[in-house]
Amino acid sequence: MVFPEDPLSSEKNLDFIRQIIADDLATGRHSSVVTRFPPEPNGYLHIGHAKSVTLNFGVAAEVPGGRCHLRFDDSNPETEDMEYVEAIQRDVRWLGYDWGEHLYFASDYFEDLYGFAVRLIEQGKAYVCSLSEEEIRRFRGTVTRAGTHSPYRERPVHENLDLFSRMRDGEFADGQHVLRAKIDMAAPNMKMRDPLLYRIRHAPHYRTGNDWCIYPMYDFVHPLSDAIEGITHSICTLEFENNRELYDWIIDNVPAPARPRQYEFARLNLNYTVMSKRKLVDLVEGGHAQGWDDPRLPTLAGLRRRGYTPEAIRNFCERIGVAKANSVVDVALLEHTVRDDLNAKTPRVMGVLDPLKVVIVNYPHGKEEELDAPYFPDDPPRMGYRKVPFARDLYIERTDFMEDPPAKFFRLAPGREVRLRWAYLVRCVDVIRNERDEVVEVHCEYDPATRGGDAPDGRRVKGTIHWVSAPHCIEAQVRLYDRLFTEADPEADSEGGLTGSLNPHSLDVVRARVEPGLAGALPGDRFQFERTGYFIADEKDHSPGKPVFNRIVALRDSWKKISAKG
RNA sequence: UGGGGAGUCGUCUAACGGCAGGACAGCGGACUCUGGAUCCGUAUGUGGAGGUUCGAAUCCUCCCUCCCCAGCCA
Repeated sequence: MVFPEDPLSSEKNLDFIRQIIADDLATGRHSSVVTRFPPEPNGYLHIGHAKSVTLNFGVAAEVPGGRCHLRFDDSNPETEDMEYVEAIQRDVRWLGYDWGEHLYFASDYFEDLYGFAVRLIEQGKAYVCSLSEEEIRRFRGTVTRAGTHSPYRERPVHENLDLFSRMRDGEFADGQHVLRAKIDMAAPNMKMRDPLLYRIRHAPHYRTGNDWCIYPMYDFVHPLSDAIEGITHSICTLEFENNRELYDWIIDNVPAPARPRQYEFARLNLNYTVMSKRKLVDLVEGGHAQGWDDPRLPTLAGLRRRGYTPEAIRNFCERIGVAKANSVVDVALLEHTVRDDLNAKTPRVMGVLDPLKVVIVNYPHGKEEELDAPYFPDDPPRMGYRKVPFARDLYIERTDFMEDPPAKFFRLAPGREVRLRWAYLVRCVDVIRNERDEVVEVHCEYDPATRGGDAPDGRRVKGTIHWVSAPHCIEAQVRLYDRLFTEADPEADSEGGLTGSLNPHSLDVVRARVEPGLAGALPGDRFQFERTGYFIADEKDHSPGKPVFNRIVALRDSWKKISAKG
């Protein structure tokens, strides 16, 4: 979307954030917009973050002169790591966004932040509290009972200054003192009950090393980082609504270089998966997922490896909208945007996931021929044709044959004629079983006059099925992914935690037979295996000599619905 | 039970006192050398009760439900 000249009058369906920005532009409160995406580098980005990324970078791109910063909110030395910084940058870039030179780290502001804290102390608005962690909790009161003042609350300014300085110098042990804002221990908003501003942590920080042993808290760091960078609209999720009062208090009580405002929107939830960092860690560490880039995970690394495209994810984020009501989006919408994108860009090929042998009994032994098949059947010139070899022995999909077919089954069955895609019309004349009475081979006769798939006599066949030549096809490992959980809300039934609703069939590895041209596929190449789904050559495990394909998403399967209804 | 937020088709989301619309999912049909794609059609919704108004999803009152806050995490 493009912002019109006059955002207020001409564009109507703006989400509430964009509406606020349009108003601020119209009233002259701001002449442009500066946003920021502020991840903490202590984990991997997931599709919920993608919503925030597209929102923040999106609105910035829509306003002339707008920009979006990538800022690492790294004020907790114990959990943060450079590995995450790199992974996050990779993911944001992959999503298609560029922060230019606007890469920032809250840890770069530590000295400024310290200065602001000193100013607060000097004004009598902050004090060093020496209560224990447990005491601080008790003194805070409850949501229905006011807290009580810390005995250190009236410590004189000079003493606070001295103590705070010595905290910085490392004279005290972890937990011995904290710096607190002096606000109101009876405030109905718990966040305003003399919130902690600094804590002592004798821990090396991944960027500042041992420069500091006191670290500022989120509520102090965030508004001031925003102000330092000149952020106009600080967009965060709903759980920070209570923090906004404190955000404003901080900005109002230090000589902040700017007056940013915080706005909150509802984070993304998806059904049949989990989004919290904590739960994701549990899945990885519990061995239920194989690393952060497991294709079943909603992490951007996982979705990337699964084969989802950044365009599809961006479209998805655009279509779910931005609002303040908690919601759970149906994962089917995500899958839809993925199919929609892939339908437009992936070449079609043939692959048989569960092979059943077919012998064309009237096709000469040893004969083979090459048939032309378009990569884009709806637009053949786009990529042209490839040659697919045909022979007497073929493989078709086991599910494309039924000995005793129900009505509406248009595929192969005894006596039935079907089209082999781009090849010939064939009719089933015999069925071979093994000693366990399982069908192991199907015999067909082909009509030589139907080469290419069209009958000169104009007769129609209802079904077209895919196939590969047995002597020419190559074997490939195919990983069929399904949702990780069987329950729409995996966190709902708490019995047995998450593992109770894990989908045992979330990964099914099969040995498929694919057309020989796929030997040339490179890691990351995407295809549609006709009638089956979209697949990607795995970035890590695929090689031309050992093809490995991940199923990105299955094709919509209306036969499945028909047969399910009986 | 203190405070802060939120309730519109199954799901997500529009409406800015004036015909409750879109998308996904569903259902039905057309077309098709992918049971894909595409096209057409269709059912389903304003949490509740009052009030204001010619007219209320929208404004007012009361009620109900859900989410967030008592980390030296962010």
